[in-house]
Amino acid sequence: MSGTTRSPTLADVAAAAGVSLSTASLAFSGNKPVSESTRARVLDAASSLGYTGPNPLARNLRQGRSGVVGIAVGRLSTAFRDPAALPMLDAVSEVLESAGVGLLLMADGDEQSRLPLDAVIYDNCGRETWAPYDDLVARDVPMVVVEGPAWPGTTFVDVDHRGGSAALAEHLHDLGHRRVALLTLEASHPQREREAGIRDVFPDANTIGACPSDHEAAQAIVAGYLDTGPDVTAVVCQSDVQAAAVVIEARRRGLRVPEDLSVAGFDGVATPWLDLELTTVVQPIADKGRATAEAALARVDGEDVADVLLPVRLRVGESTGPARED
Amino acid sequence: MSGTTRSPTLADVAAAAGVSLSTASLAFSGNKPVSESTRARVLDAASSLGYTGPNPLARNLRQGRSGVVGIAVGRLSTAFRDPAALPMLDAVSEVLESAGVGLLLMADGDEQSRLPLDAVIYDNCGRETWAPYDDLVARDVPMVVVEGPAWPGTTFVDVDHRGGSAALAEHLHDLGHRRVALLTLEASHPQREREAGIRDVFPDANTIGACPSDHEAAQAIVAGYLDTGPDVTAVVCQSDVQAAAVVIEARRRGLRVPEDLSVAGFDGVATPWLDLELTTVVQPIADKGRATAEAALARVDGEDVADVLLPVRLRVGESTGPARED
DNA sequence: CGTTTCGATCGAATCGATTCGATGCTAACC
DNA sequence: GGTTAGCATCGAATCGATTCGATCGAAACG
Repeated sequence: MSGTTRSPTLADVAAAAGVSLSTASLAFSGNKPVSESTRARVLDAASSLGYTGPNPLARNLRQGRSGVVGIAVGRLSTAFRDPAALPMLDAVSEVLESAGVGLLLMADGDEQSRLPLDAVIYDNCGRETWAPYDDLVARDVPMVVVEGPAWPGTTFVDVDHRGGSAALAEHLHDLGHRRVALLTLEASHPQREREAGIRDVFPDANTIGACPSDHEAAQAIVAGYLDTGPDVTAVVCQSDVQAAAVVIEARRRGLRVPEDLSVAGFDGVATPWLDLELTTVVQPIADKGRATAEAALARVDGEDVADVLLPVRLRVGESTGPARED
Repeated sequence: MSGTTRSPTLADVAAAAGVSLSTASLAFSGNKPVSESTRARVLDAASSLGYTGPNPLARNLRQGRSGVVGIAVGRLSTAFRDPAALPMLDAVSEVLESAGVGLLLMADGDEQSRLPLDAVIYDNCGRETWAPYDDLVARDVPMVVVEGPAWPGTTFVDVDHRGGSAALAEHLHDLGHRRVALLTLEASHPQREREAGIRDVFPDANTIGACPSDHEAAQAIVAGYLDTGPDVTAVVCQSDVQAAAVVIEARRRGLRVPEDLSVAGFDGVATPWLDLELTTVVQPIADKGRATAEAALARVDGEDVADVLLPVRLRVGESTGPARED
């Protein structure tokens, strides 16, 4: 009638193996040498007691780390709807994993302040403020911010939005385009930089409007715009998902792409449901993810980490062509 | 020249406030009543010392919980490419969050055995085995498995794959279809159940082949199939993403949907890049996520949890119609 | 007025490891 | 042969809280 037997601890294992607690610990962690015979005796004792290894909670307390890094991405379902988000997450996860560190999703609006995080990645482009920021700073939790805002005390990983957008704009200009319209994202660091790049070349481009990188939203806003019969030869979008939506909506109205309308995107992700390759600015998404995760790990180790700026590359596809002549 | 000052602990706060450690703890946790004046004194002392609240690592050890639940979804970038995965994740996250519990992504191939997880959700339909399973069982970590396999000791959350598929098949049969082909997923519990449902009505349906729920993969395999000029009037897919790819590929070959070919999906997610509404089996994805998270939380609290089977619903859209007459 | 009850507070045990410094022992060196 | 190294092991301190049971005073009760 004994109740549930308490699960064995390292002390039990040490006793069973006839060694001290510290030796048993070393046998598992390998932090200092232990003779082969002793290690074997400890491991045998462990398996016969059903001991499954040192309790991570205890180790965490002792070492002052949780082995978990948080990542904030805004509302999950919308953040991951954009295919550009996934390779990023994949790369972050892979780097952390190989360091034995877990990745915790921080949903928007969740303070999570009761969870022990060794560092936090903020990858929610499209928002300017974040409630937990002050708290994290107060608790000295290292933060890595991807694509802004460049909050004080954080490490900043960014891509060359402005340069890429300027290169794209020059490409359009070379094709003879003079009247272009912009479909933008919500106000944010990347959006501002990219728009500045476009306006380096087309200072008075029209703005169609702003929407998230989401097919339905982009299609709706572009439909309204095309209804007005605008006098432009090209539409520059801020994501490939937006651009694909624009292509589809333009075609529904009998506009040929690129003969009647050139369309450009940003990101460089696959849009397999479209039968043409978009002209776009290709981000090194996986590099961005790796750099982010490595920065987070380095800051957990107390290292100073420099900000990162990654290059982008113009990819000329089939969605842009010579400006139509009126 | 004193080094970095150690950050204050609850003991420091208690001393500064002139109360005992236990009283200070109660002032923060509220687990037992503390007089208003004492609480105020403790909080004042805390803020003047820059104390940011009880160390979560210490609390975790004491309480034997980490406040984190893991979720395994296979390779991240592929798992989340299917839009059906996101509302699930969203619902799980929301329920956990409101319980103050974090959600940790377990990438495939990562053992994570050094991380303290209070429970694990396995949502990786399409795999039959999982390396960490034995270890988790040995460590008594509660597991909730979504859509199989129904491993011993786990709580099983499923949807009525077979019933939904059978209803879909009957719909096609009523429309006069007799020769149908199946585009399947990799061998897995949902796949087997759904196929059984179809074969309840069409015992000798052709199988086109198996592929993940991914546009490119589905399009490639269907292209090969259509090249053989198959004599079928309907294609039944196992996801809406697959079905959308089939519609697009069929149209590329001049086949009208549904006049020349009926196409059906599964899941009931939006496919905004398609200008027709798919006939599909609608899963209650958010309910599934909520039930999963609630089951996980209940098992963390040591409760017994019954398996869950959620109903599905046939949604007749525009992608199925009367069988063409030959 | 004596007794019971209840709320607030405190001291001490506890969660389960890691790790510092000390000790004993054997091997290597001059 | 005496000293120095170096490896394996051990004891004790430590990480930072939560919580059980005891204590103390004041209010409520008969």
